[in-house]
Amino acid sequence: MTARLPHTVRSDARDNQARILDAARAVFGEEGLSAPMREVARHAGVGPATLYRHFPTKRALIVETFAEQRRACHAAVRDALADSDPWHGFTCLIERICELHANSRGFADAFMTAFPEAMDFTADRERTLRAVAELARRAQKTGQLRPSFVIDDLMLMLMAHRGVQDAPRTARLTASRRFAAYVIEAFRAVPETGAPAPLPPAPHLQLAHSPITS
Amino acid sequence: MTARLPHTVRSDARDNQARILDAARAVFGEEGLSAPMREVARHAGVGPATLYRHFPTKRALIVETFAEQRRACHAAVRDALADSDPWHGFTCLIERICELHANSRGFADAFMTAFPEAMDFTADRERTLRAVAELARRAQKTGQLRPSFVIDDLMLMLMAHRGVQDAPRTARLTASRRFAAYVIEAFRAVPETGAPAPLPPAPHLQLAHSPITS
DNA sequence: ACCGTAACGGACGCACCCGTCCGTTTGGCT
DNA sequence: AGCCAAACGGACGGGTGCGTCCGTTACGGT
Repeated sequence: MTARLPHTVRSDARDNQARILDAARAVFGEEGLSAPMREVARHAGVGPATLYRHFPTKRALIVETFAEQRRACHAAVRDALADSDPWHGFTCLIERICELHANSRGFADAFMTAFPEAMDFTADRERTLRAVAELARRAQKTGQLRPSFVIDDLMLMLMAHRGVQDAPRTARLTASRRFAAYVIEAFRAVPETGAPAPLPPAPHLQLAHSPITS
Repeated sequence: MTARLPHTVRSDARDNQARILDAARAVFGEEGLSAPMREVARHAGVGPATLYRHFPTKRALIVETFAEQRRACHAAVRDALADSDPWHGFTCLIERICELHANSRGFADAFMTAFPEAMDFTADRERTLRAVAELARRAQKTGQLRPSFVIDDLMLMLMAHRGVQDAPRTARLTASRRFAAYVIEAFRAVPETGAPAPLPPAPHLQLAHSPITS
């Protein structure tokens, strides 16, 4: 009696799982997290039940779908902290995060949306914020980063950047890059002008909870 | 036989219409256009049917609801064009538009969302854009506005500003003001630095169509 | 005070989306 | 080749939101 080894995964199952993840990356990346599960299933060429067997809930699918983008985010943070020029690291980090968000609307949604349980993305966000806070301190010391910059300003700009993603597909990447460039210009310290410090930002810019009810 | 004059409007109907508009301003202003019609009805203390008799569709209600904000927008444009200092007019216009959008999430949605038929808001937006284009030419001549500024940059920033509105209710206004201040800093011409011109923006930043299907 | 008609609102139909059930198919081991 | 369990997917239930129908209410003119 050969005990059934649960380690053997049927090939079609494995295949479908891969196709589902590809489809999810495509669909969520293009339409954001509001895209229906059915469309992911259709795009993957499977039934809804199959999708739900592999990923018990929409949130679970989302978390798995963007694992790679999460790693890319970590790498960006690591590189930025390792950069010998704080301001250069700071601006590169902003550009890389914006590009990550622009390349996948779904990842931008997941990253910026506080959904209560799946703290994977929340952890990434916190990590990024802490890294930027550290970078900011250094870049302010070199005089290249505006002294009035506070960490909440990054949240502010990332939320704003999410609004840019509502641009039509063809314009998104260009718009995102232009926006990132303007953000960097806004954060750069002005030479000598007594530029009036902008109003204080929202203290502790906490996000609203996820629209993903399910 | 006194022919029924359809000009006489029953007092309760008139009352309800006013209450519905108030409710719509409150609900849509707070939750955006995604708020259900039922909630507007509940907030107004009427049944759904009553609401739909006064405004045959959600879009019709929206258009009527934000008539005042539209007027305020026109006034801001007019004042900006009349300002003798183009840069001052330009920055004030940005601040006023942002404040209008921050004070009513629904108006921001309606203003920025291209919904195909109700071109009321589209017209406002075009008008605003043309005004800014004119202001921009003047402000660039005075050297205060960055020469690389193009009109699509305003659309870009207004789209971004809409993302800021996803902040929690208490932080929205502060965040909006901070954002507007940063935008102005970003648009301001730098004294002498050969600041690398940001990448070209999305040509003809046309909006995606409205999520208000109904 | 009475009555006709306009206005009201609860209940309904329709469409969409999330997640589940169960009868059917199929991979892979013997 | 045959078998069995694992995987599949069409169909279903539950929930929500838009817009409509029709029996009931109440305004306001006589």
